[in-house]
Amino acid sequence: MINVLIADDHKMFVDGIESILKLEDDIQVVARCYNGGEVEHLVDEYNVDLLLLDVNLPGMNGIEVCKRMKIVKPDLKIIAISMFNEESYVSEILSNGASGYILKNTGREELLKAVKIVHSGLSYFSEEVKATIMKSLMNQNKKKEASKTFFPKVSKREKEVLALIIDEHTTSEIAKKLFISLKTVESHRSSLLNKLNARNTAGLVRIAIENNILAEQKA
Amino acid sequence: MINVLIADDHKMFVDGIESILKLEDDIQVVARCYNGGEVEHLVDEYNVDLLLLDVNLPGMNGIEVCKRMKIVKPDLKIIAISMFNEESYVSEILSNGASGYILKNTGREELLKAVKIVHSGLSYFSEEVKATIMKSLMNQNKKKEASKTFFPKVSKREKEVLALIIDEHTTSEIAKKLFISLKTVESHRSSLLNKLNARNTAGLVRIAIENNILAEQKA
DNA sequence: CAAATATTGAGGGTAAACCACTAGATTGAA
DNA sequence: TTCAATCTAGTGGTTTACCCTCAATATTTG
Repeated sequence: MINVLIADDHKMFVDGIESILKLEDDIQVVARCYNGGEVEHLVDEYNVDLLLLDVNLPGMNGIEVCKRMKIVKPDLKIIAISMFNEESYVSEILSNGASGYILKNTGREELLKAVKIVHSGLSYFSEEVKATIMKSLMNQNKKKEASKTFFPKVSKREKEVLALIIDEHTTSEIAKKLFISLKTVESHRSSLLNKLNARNTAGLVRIAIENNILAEQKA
Repeated sequence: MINVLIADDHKMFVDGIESILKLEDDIQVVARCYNGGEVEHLVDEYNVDLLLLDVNLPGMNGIEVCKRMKIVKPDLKIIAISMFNEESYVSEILSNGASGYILKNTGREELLKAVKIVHSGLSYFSEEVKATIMKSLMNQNKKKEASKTFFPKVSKREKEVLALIIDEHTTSEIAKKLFISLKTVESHRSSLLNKLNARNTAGLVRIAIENNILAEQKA
């Protein structure tokens, strides 16, 4: 017997899920709730095996709930349910312990399949969700490149200096390593601050890392 | 008619693919090559529509080839083929322009399906590949947490200071913002350097970003 | 070839960061 | 209720970073 808890703020939707699940002999909806805060004590009280969790819950949202439940009850299986097929939602909740992600337009058959598969210890994702993730993978580089072009290109030598700065070397250490004068390194630092629009070393390092400056094509 | 180029260093495998594709009326294998370097001129010469590309090629590897081809001929469709169902390979080549990823144990039917779907402008991934990506998504947080624990916990106040440092504020600016003395901020900076094992501000920022220190649970 | 950019270097100075040491008040966990 | 950690703050000093201005040589690009 699979003990299921449904957590979703849309009561009609909860009723719908329940009506589907109650027809199954091996599935039992032991409780339902309409906000994130109640989940924890209900899971305890009713010995819940599987949680059907809305991602966008009022109060404590689905991601927080998921994180929390995986700490207090790691063997609890969680399927995320959402209206939105958004890459950010999917990756957030999956990296926080959910074993499945299905959309709210999912049919009866698929819902039952998801519940049974996840309960068995495997994971389940609807085809649309998988497609969204693959698409976002393909777009990753485009996004990076778009954000890159805001900066003027950093020259080869400047990149060398930048790499050593990020590697915690001081100006004089860098000068010795590159066999150039201290003043030259200072010049490069100064150009870097200008080009990357940074106020100081902290900003230089942050901007360089965030924009992957060192990995850019050879200037 | 779909003009296909096969690039793979295993000749027997190339022959296998070709024997499958040649039976189709609307597919024509116009050329084949066994290393990355030849791809570019063959694509030009034979007016290739679709490239079946091994990820692990000698000379110029598949990812480099993919990147290059998307620059010189953006409308060329590319399907990556690999022996390995590895998350890193998949995400690397997909973010560099491939529209599909199939494994070398793929059957005849699936290969044809992939070629036709990708040629039509959509993308195609075998189920195993999609499963691998979803699994790696689910493990993302675990990896992060494992690498986190190497550092002693950074206190709440220290995190506030750290955030302002990363945001390019000087010690005196931070003191004013937090309504504390300059010397107190210096103390916090000093503890941060110790705790994160950094030599200077540059290291502090790098380590904080790389290890996602600011996003950790409330200390 | 000419113009722009990159690389190199300098003088002279101020601001910021870092170091060692100390120490009282507060607070949270054993 | 100790005890360790945190937050606070100081003295005093050294080192490093950053700013401005200037300039010769080299390399790349239109």
